[in-house]
Amino acid sequence: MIDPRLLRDEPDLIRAAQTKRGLSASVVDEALAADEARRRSIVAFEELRAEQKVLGKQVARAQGEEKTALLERTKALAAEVKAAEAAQHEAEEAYRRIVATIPNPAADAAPAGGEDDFVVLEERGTKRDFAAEGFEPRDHLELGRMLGAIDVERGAKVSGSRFYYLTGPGADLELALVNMAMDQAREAGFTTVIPPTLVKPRAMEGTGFLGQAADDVYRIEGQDTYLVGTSEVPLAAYHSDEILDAGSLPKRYVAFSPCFRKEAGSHGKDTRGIFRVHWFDKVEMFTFTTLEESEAEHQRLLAQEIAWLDKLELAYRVIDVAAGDLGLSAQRKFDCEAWIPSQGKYRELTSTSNCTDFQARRLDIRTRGERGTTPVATLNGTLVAIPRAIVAILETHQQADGSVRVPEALQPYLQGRTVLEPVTG
RNA sequence: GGAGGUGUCGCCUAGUCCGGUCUAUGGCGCCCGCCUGCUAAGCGGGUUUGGGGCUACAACCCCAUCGAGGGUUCAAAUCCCUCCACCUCCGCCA
Repeated sequence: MIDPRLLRDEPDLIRAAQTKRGLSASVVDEALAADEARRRSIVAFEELRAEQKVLGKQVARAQGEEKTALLERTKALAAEVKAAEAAQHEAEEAYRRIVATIPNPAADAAPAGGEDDFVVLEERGTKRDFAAEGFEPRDHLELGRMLGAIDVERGAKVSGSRFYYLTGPGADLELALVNMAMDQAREAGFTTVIPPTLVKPRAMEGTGFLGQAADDVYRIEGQDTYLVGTSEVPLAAYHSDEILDAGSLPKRYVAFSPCFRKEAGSHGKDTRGIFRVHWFDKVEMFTFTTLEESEAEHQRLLAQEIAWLDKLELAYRVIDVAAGDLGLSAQRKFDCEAWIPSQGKYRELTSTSNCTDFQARRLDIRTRGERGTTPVATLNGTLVAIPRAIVAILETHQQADGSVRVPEALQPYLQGRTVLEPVTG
């Protein structure tokens, strides 16, 4: 939810923001009209209601003739009040619906344009030169089979396409990555969390996942309950309807949870292996802080991701995502994309968004400031999305015989193993 | 799943039977001030949140808010219905 005051006072800012995202600005005028209608309906209702209250008190004191006369007036008034109240609710709902579709204005620093207009901020690590090393790299699926780590056939048999089993070294790898990520975040002062992954509409809506993104969300049949696509949802909603002590900010959490995505609209995309799947586990960072601190906090989350990817010894780049490619809630987003040898491309491994007060406004999460309460800022960032991390690790650290070198930092979490060896020829 | 109970402005609490000066009581905490060698105690005042009007986004006025949503009524914290959460007991279960 954008700031209603900003919409009313500076509609041109919102118009410009819409344009920067490549969206129509006409919604701003619709919203302004709806806001005016809403305020008119409030005044109409409140005037009638105030009169009703005054008369009501007179009724309580009046006797005989006088009372009968008053009752005649108040009875008619009661119907008007009821109608005015209904009209007010309707106008407020109409306003809310329109404003809810307006995304968070992108940060000034965010590049304008769409998906391809990102700016590369940094490249880290070195790509393997398999030609120089004298062998053709295998893709993660083949490596996963050789190691006995990934089983997509049985995943499909039991659950359908885009499902998988992690077995032996694959399962060990997930647990190692999760433990290592949680350790890193814990040491950085994050509070560890295991959140629920079935949530009510409020949590989904509040984080902005029931808008255009609704198609990607699993809904439980016959229930008003959703499976989350990221623990950002239960983490953001954790403090909903709360006023957080200014002294308690920033609040930093790190959660481990499964994530569920329908991947509607991505048919035929990334169908091989476990790069794009309906379910995966993820370790996610989440911060509640002040609006003023949010930009610095965004850099901190990014720094955590960079430190993490460095430990995995991956080759990757950091991009500043363009306005048109931001989610509904994000004001700015940095993605870390790892080099995937089999694809010859950089692909997203982690992502961190500054949602400023957009989600907090929807979820009613505030803090007390000089001038009353103000919405806090929320930020999220991936530490590790398991399948993509496994893809990158297997492909990046593979050796000619199909074995995979374990990055040094990960070894203590893998029972000291330095290499994962193929189990079959 | 069954039976019963509870839900009041940070926390605790009065009020609900029997609708109307409830403009929601009191305590704790917190904030401001007074008093005071210091501290404690004491005294006085303030302290839900959201929205609207008017405006300097102040002050002031108004409306809503007693778990949520409906209903009855001139009038609802109070009566009725539905839902939600929590507690106790029973049943079932990883």
